[in-house]
Amino acid sequence: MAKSNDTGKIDISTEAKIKEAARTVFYRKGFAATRTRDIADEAGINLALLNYYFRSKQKLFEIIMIETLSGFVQNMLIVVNDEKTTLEKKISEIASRYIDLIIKEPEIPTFIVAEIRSNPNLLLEKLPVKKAMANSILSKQLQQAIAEGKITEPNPLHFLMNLMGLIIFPFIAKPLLMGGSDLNTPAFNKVIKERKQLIPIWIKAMMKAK
Amino acid sequence: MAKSNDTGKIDISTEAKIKEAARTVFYRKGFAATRTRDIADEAGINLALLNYYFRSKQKLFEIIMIETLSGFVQNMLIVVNDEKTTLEKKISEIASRYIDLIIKEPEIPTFIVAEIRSNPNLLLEKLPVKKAMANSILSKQLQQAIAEGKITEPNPLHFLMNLMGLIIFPFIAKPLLMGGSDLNTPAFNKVIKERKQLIPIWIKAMMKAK
DNA sequence: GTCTATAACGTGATAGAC
DNA sequence: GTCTATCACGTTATAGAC
Repeated sequence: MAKSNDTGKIDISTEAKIKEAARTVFYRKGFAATRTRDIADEAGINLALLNYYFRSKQKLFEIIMIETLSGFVQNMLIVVNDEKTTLEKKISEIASRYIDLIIKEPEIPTFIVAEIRSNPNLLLEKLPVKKAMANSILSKQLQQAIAEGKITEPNPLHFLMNLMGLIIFPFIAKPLLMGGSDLNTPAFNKVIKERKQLIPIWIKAMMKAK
Repeated sequence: MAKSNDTGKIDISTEAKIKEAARTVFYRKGFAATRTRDIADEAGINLALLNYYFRSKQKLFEIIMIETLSGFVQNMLIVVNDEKTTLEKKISEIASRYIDLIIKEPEIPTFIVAEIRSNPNLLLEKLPVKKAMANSILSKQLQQAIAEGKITEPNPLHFLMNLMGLIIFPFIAKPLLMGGSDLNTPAFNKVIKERKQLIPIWIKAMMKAK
């Protein structure tokens, strides 16, 4: 439990400290390359406490993984199922929210991609992205736009690949595109922020292209 | 050295067998999660031979990594610096070649992305993608198109992110988008192959959008 | 709850026979 | 060149004192 102490700062429980440290290290290095000692050092606690609170490295990892994935997907589902907004508004909302989210934690996309490779079947059945998309309000709005002839490409899977790719790919490919390892350089972030406005324009143009 | 034997099949040297096995296992699991015993088993040889031929797991990995990266980048540079082709032709060539290449070895994009995270500074100085692009024929053609007012978005970095993202992202995100772990399902490949035609159309539309 | 010490195991690498 | 046996070490996890 977090509670304030007499310095006025927030007093974070040992359990929470370990979890936060685990998140940091797992995000940066992945499951296989992180050592439980790295997490203990990062948390400023003793190695034995990790097992006391979380039983094993694997259990701790799964907690981080589930929280990360569900946070990442839920973020989208909220926007995608809003009954009050137009298709165009949803697209710019998704672009804007994800870009802000990933700028804050730029390691998340590569973490998810890299770790799902090792764990493929375990968690994905619980996160039916495709099915959730197929039943969404956004999907209905897409179908309607197709029926009205406003869109030329009828496969929603292409739409999803394009939108997510335009948003997420630059972060994943940054080391290749820009060189260097720092995922949060100002020059890069400036270009990325431009994309909040550009992606909706691009997607609109793509959907009408033929 | 590969030489034919009396069965008519190709006789592959032990060294080559180990390298191929290493490629397979490293692509699937990454450096940190692969065990040298996995590679030896995959190659059908003894563990000691791995060290006899390649000295260490690290050395073997670096060979695979360098071959993979340079193959991946060179493939693009050939197209991008062809003086005889138009800008439009280059875009469809890149899309077509990369999609074919990745369908053959669908683990490569995630492998590269995941491993560069661990090795960020080591190899990237030798692979200046951004600089190579900046000096390319394609880049000159882009500048000319901008000067002639045929393109609205003047930042070539967006162009590169968009083109590579539309091509590569679906492979990286497949487990999330489609569920399951097999990267080479027919239904997925069918959708992907459509993109060989669609991406050039989309890119063209995006570049003119405003 | 938190620590030190240590057990139990897996892994990379090598020695040495053939 | 190829194998078996083994070493040396790092890592996860636990026992037990406080």
